[in-house]
Amino acid sequence: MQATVFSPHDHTHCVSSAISNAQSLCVDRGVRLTPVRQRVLELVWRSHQPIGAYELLAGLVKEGFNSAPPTVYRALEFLCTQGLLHKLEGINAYVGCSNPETPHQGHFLLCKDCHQAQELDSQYISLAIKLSADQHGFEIKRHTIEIVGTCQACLDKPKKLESKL
Amino acid sequence: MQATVFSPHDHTHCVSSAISNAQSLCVDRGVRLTPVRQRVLELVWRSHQPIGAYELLAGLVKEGFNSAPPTVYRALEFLCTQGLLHKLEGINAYVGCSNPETPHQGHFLLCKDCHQAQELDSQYISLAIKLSADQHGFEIKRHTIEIVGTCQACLDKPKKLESKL
DNA sequence: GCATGATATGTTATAGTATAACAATTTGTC
DNA sequence: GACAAATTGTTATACTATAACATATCATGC
Repeated sequence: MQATVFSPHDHTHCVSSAISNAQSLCVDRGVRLTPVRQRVLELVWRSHQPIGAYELLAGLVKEGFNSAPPTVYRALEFLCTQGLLHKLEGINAYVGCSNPETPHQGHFLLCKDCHQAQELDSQYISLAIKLSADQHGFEIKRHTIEIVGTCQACLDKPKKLESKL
Repeated sequence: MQATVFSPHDHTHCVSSAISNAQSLCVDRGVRLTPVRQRVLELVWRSHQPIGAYELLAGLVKEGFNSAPPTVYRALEFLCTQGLLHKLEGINAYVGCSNPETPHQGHFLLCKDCHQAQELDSQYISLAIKLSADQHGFEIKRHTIEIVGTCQACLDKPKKLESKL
């Protein structure tokens, strides 16, 4: 089985490589990764699980950014537009994207126990969706695929209290 | 092409058959389709497009139900649990399910122009998701599939103002 | 009938998510 | 430095959802 967010890994490395990747990508595209935007991106990556807008806001404020909700929502919008983040609609939270160079829609496995989100890259899902849409003469603009359940690691653990997710 | 919500149809019939269907289904299951619950279900079906909780609440109040947000959210929870409605996470709105006898997750095409939601029944999508989850040793509890774009009918119409959806 | 527990609803308050509108600042360019 | 465009600050508010507890309704056994 491939390495995933569900398995142990050096997350500090994830963060720093995501940031430097984002920096060069923004230069290439001629868009500005401003301090607020970069800080939000770092906070998302650091959290090691999907994180909400107001939690990010708290993080910004804590570090001296004089921020209010619009600040963080604007940064999130920018980052999502650039493909650096994905939003998980089902839980109103955001996760970093490991492959922002190639614009794509996120497909996610969300573990209701450890609350990690694993992004999928499934040609089968994309194809099946395309087929269904074509059958209806429907032109796709974007789509949301969120699969909630229990990840391998948590299945292997001894049972614990139910989560609400 | 098959008949869909996107094509013209007798929607009064949709509503009444959905209600009578729900009534017998609730009797079979030994659960109670109370007046509030039935009224919410009717309001959803009547709206002819996904509808939000507070709009439903306004509908209830207008008809003399002495209701507050928890009333409608409880009704919605019941109706979703019974498979009579699906929630569209991406837009915080609810739509009726045409096939509540068979418990299933909703897959939707959402038209950003006419705001109609067409429920899909695609074995391919379900299978593709199952495959991806299995590859990761992930046990699925539920999933959300929402495809936003433009329906056939709206593609055929002359162009009009951009929608935000 | 009616006491009882379970289910459902009413009621008040508040938590959580997101954006509108306008002012101030910063940035790149001439 | 002057200007336009982009970004951020600031205040207020809209929208979505639930907690907590009181009251009412229903089904069942006695």
